[in-house]
Amino acid sequence: MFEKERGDIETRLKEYLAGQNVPFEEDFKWSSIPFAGEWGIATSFFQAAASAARADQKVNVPQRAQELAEGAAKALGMPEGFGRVEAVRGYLNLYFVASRYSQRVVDGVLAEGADFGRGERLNRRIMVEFSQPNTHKALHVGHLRNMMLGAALANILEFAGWDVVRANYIGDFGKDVLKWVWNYRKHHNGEQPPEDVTRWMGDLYAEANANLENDPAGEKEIEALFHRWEAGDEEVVGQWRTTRQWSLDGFNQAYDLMGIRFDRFYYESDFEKSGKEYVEELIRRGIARDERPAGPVIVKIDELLGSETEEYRVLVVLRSDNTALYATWDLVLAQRKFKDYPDLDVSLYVVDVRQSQHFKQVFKTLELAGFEPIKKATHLPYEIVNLPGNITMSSREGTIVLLEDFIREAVSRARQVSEESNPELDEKTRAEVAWAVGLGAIKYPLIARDHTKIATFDWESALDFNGQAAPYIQYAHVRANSILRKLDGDLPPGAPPAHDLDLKEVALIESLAAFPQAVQRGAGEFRTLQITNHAFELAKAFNEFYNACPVLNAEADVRAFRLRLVAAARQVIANALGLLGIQAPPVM
RNA sequence: GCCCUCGUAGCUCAAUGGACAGAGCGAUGGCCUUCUAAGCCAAAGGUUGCAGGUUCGAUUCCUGCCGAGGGCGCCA
Repeated sequence: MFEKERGDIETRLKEYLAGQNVPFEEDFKWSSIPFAGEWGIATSFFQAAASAARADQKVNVPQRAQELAEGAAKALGMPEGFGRVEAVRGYLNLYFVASRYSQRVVDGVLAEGADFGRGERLNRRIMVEFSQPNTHKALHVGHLRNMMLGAALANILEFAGWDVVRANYIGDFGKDVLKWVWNYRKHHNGEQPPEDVTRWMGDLYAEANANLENDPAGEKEIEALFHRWEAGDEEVVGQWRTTRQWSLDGFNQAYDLMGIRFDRFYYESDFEKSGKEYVEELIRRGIARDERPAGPVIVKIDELLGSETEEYRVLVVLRSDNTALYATWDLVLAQRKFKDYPDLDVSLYVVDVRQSQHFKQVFKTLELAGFEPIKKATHLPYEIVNLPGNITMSSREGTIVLLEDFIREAVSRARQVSEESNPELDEKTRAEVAWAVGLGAIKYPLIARDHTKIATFDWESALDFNGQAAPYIQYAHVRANSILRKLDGDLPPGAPPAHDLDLKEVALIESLAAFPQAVQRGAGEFRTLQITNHAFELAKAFNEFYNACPVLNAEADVRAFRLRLVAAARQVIANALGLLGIQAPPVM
């Protein structure tokens, strides 16, 4: 929030360095001042000292850095709005007059409201592809990590200033799907799904795998279904379409529940035909090698690159029996995205880490084929969710925690805690609270760790709502709201604080002011972690303030300032939770 | 055999190359007659896997080793 102040000081620091004959071209890096418990900005002179050292050999860098910091402090004097300037161990620390800037932060937050933290529009477009559920299977906790990562990332990017396209790529075709249809025709023909559709779809998928193992004719029959589907056989296509829709309805229900929406849906089945045509083109152009019928159609990427290494290896783009596979579709989908959105600057794939090589291969193949825009494609690999004992969640093995079971348990747990801690609530409100808290609790931990870290799911910690968890943040929001509810009438007008600010007030204000940077950093690094961490730190700062600083009972001036501070804190907590797709309930 | 991640407190995780490596959980001791205790406070807990290198400065970058996981011609 203090770009202008920083900019002015930076200009003067550069003038000072130039006057000292110290070559320094880079920008200064600013951070907050550690240990001080006070509010300010800091920068170091090590880089400048190092470049001075390179110019004339004999300089001791730390010593020179301290000299430069001291000199800079002297040259700077006392800039407007700062109360103290010090040079410590090569650092220049500039302490704000907190009373002066605290009003600016609070007023700024309240004026911008839900837009506080929003970046300027970049006029750059990014597509975030995420979720990618497979029809005829059940959604489980592993899918939830992807959904949350993609959804939160899309929110953060949009808030940071990007034009965002939220894309979903539905796996509605392929061998697994036809396997399901095969089993359905054999053992459940004509059956309608029960109320619990997605669970039933998942159960039948596991059943299909089991039945296939005991059925020697199965593979051939499924292959026959493949060809009937391709030929447009009405019976097979009809059954496929009906059963597929059951899954899609279930997915949409889940998306509604989780508060996730998409701008664009792609379906694997749509790329069956164009994918095969593209493979033929690759064969004609000598990029793909056709080994049918003895082998598949392959792209020997390293060979085409003239490379001796095995970095890219071999991509199979069509099976020997002429059926398409994931790579077939992905080659055309990647191009289709740029056809649909010609102004796309980034095409981001949120897909788990096990497919890293696959995307490397697909992107490189398209590059070899001369499709230039593919250079804007990026795979964002995230680690999967395992069960304790490092057991991978697998629909086939049945080692999964169903999304709906997880949601039900979390909401029920949230209701139970709510009943214990706030018995006054009416039934309708209690139900809303239980949903808001239960859903928040399951979402937060999946995006609060770096996406390169494997997440382990266990019921006990998943249902622990204390400490660094969504309910803690929601609770801070509730407490802020609770104070403001007791205020009859409007907030008092903005005014500089007349009292000496409590350390907890300063820390809270500093955290509010830092939110926009957290948004920019999260967007720049494609990391939801920046926002989950900041939301937690903000809530922590508020809880500590709440504990140390009375608001409603404070004397008039103090009360007026703190009421506005509480309102600002409530706003920023809500903004942060909003980016994460987590509700900020008014009561708990 | 090749490629990619990860390794930080007992556990789960943070830390734009920068000052004294921080949180949560668990364990210990306190705080509800003040705005909701899903909270707060206090003390405890570390050779950042190991060894080198680059740098004024390395948890962060590079190399090697050790350990864990993942991927590698017809799964997605």
